[in-house]
This record gives sequence, C-alpha cells and structure tokens, in this order.
Amino acid sequence: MSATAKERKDLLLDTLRRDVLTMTLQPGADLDEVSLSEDYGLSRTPLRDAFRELAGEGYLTLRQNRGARVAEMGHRTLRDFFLAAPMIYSSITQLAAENATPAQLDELKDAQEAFKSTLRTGNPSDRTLSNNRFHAITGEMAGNVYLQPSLKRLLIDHARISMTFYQPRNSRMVENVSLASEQHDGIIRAIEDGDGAKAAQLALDHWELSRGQIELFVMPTALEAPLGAVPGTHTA
Amino acid sequence: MSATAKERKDLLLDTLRRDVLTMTLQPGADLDEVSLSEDYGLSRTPLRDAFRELAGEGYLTLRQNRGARVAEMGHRTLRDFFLAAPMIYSSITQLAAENATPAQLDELKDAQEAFKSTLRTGNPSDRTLSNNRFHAITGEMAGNVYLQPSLKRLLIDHARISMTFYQPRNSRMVENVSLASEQHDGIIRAIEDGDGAKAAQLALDHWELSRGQIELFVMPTALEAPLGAVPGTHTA
DNA sequence: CAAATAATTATTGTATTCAATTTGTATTTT
DNA sequence: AAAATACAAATTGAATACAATAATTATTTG
Repeated sequence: MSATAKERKDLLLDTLRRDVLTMTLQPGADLDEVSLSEDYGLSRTPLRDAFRELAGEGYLTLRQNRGARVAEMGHRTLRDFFLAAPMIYSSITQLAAENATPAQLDELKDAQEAFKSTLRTGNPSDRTLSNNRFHAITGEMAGNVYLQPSLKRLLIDHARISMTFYQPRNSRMVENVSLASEQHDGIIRAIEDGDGAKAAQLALDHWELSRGQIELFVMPTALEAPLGAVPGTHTA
Repeated sequence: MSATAKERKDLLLDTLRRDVLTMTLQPGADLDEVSLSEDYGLSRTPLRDAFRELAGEGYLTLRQNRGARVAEMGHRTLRDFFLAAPMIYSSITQLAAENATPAQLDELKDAQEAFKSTLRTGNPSDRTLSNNRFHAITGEMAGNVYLQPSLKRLLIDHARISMTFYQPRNSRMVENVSLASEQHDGIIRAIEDGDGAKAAQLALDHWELSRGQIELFVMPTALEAPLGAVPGTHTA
C-alpha cells in the first residue's frame, strides 16, 4: 500500500461518510468487515475502530455480534426530522452569527462558491455534499458542543433525504435551488454583520424552502385514473 | 475472571460513565489503557472499543496517539450549556409527553421514587445519578433521534456541574432540592396527561431552578475584607 | 415430506504480538 | 549553563491469531 495507515484509515472514514450521505450506501445496508479491510488495505482492528467512530457520529449503527449497517431511515425518523430541524438550524445559525471567526467566514464563503459551481455542473451528489459542507461550517461557527451532535445527525439525514427527493424535473425546482443559493448568500451576510436574529430568521426561511421541496415529493398530487378491475374480482 | 467478556465490558462502560458523571474521574483526567484493561480483565482491544463508544457519547475525548481523557469543561462549555439547556430540555419534555409509552411512564415513576430516596440518604453522587436517570428516561420517551444526542451531552455536564456546585450548606438549597423533586412529580403528571405544552413549561421551570442554584455558586457574594499590604510595597 | 435438530461454515469479538509515535532523559554543543 | 540534539522508555496504533457467536446447510425423526 502506498499511503500510511493513518491516511488509509482517514480515506476510509471520508469515503464511508460520503457514501452514506450520497446514498451510494443505502440506509440499512450491511457493511462487510473483511471485504472493506481488503479494499482499504487495513486490518480489521482499525476498520472496526472506524465503524465505532462513524456510529458515534450517527452514520452507522452497530448491533451485537451482527456487524455494522448504515443508519436506517423510516417514517418515524422523517417525522422526528421535521420536528427538530427548524429549531436546531435556526439556533445554530444564530450562534454562528454571534461567534464566527474571520477564518471561518472565509471557509463559509469558499463553501458557498463550491456550492454554486455544483449547481452548474448539476451532479446531485456533489450538490448535496457541497450544501452539506456549507451547513456543517455554520455548525463549527456556532461552536456549541451541546447542539453540534444534533446538527450533525440532522445534516446526515437532510443530505440523504435530498438525494432521494430532489431530482429537479420541472422549472419550479430549478428556481428553488437557485433561491436556496441566494439564501445562503443572505445567511453569509447576516453572519458577517454578526446579526444573530436575522441569521436565525434566514435559517428558518431556508428550512421552509427545503421543507416545501421535500413535501412536494413526499405528498405528490394524487393520480386521477380510475381503479381498474382486479382479476378474479367481480362487480356484483 | 468470573463473568463473561461482554459482561466485563459492560461493567467497564457503566463504571466509566458513572465515574465521569460523579466526577470520580475529573474532567481532563487521562485514562491508562493497560491499567484499566488489567482492572477489568480485558485486553486492550475491547477496551479501546469501549473508549470509542464513550467518546461517541461525549464522556471522553480521544486524541491522536495520545490516548483517552475525560471530556473537559471550561468556561466556554459552561456558557454553551446555559444557552442550549432550556431549549433542549423543554422540547425533549414536550415530546416525552406526546410520545411516552405506559411502560416508559412506569420506568419514570420508578426513577422518581429512586430519586426521592436518594434525597433522604443524602449521598451527592447517588442523588446526581438518580436525577440523571430521570431525565435520561424523558429523552427515551421523546424518542427523537436528532435531539437525543444533544440531550445526552447536556445530561453529562449537568451531572458534573451539579456535583461541583450542589453542596447544600444552607436551608435554601435543601428547599430547592425538594422543590426539584416536586417539579419531577409535576412533569410526570403532565406526561401522564399527554400535555406537551404543560410539560415543556414545567421543564423550563425546572431548568430555572437548577440554573439559579448553579448561579449561586458560580457567582457567590463577594468577600469584603480589605486588601493587605504586600511585603516590599510602600504606600507613597 | 415437513419440521426439528445437529453439524458445518461464516462472521464477529477478543487476545496477543509487532510496529510506530510520543515523551522523558541524557548527552553534546555552543 | 542553556539550548539543542540524540537516545531510551513508555504508550498508542495496527496486524495476526484465536475464540465465541450467529447463520446456514445437512441430517434425522415423526
């Protein structure tokens, strides 16, 4: 193997995180220790170590004597998500505005530029990842150790939900995506001005846009075709 | 070793958690892998596994090539704590009221009875742990995977802050403790009634009591003694 | 032939061994 | 004598080897 052990482990961690976020690894998917350790040139010991780390971050779940699997997403988790997201996002963004360092602000601007460029190339995975990074940076800016873990979990599932639902088929959604980008710009300005209240409000607006987008897919307009006759069923 | 490996590992996990919560292990304390593995009859592999698990829960922090240490608590974390606690506690308690199962309610009542008995025996560690358990159960009741991790981190440091500050010296504090117990009873009733709004309000009241108690110790009334002359210093 | 049970295989968990990194100490150099 | 460097001890990280648990297949029995 070319790289050092630590680098291979970091690569494994990054790749796994990426794959979970982009749904390359589907929720509930089982991860095989031996094949992964071979792929990354690691023994099982550091690999399991990585599993535990990712489980702590909410990417994976570990079950006794039954290995690691990608964290699942049911209707229950979707409901939980809708409940928690606005509260966490708005408070994180508020704290970000109140605590951001200049270096972090530069990072955020870079992330936003990267996000804009992914909007042009159009790759859904890259778009999701760059958006994810933008919000992860706001979490670092807020720097609140008690809210951070919740934000991280929200961001994981927000990315995954986006990957399943966002597939801009009509102009409405394309509009929404560029609107989201403008909202990012607004959030950056509010953070730059140290305006916590405004940042919080913009975060809520941003959430509402995202929520509406998701809702469009979770609850599409119903089909209107009549129910066909089922074979073996007779109408009186 | 008498017990099975899994049991020894679980014992290690429980003991470490307890020791962190009760400040038996002080914030920032280094944990020695070899001595701990000897103490619990485990090899270093499962021990490090346990470290990672506890790090994921916020009890420990792991640093590259520098081992595990108990999660630190600085002024920054105290500020973060005061910011995040009321929001998380109230929303968790609200969700608890809306989602608690009868079995969980029984658990909570048992935990409250245990809490009351620790008030009588007076051992600070037991009191802190039983109080911790009470609130951990409300977290399970809420069952929101996104808020749970933040609550867990809050509970860790709430326990540790309580251990450092609560040392009921005067009657005011003894009163407050029994008042806290009554608030627990009120929270139980609100959960029993499925009254989310009331539960949330009671949680805020409960937090205010706790916050005030902490404040009494963080900002005690100042000393009034005059400053003495320093040897070698002359007054004009 | 179906269900239950026993044996085999595969996978996960733990222990031991080996390697790499860090830290403390001693020595050298200016 | 102070700083810097080199060496040694200790501690952490990874790999291999071994044990235990779960899953699968084959066999037995009603």
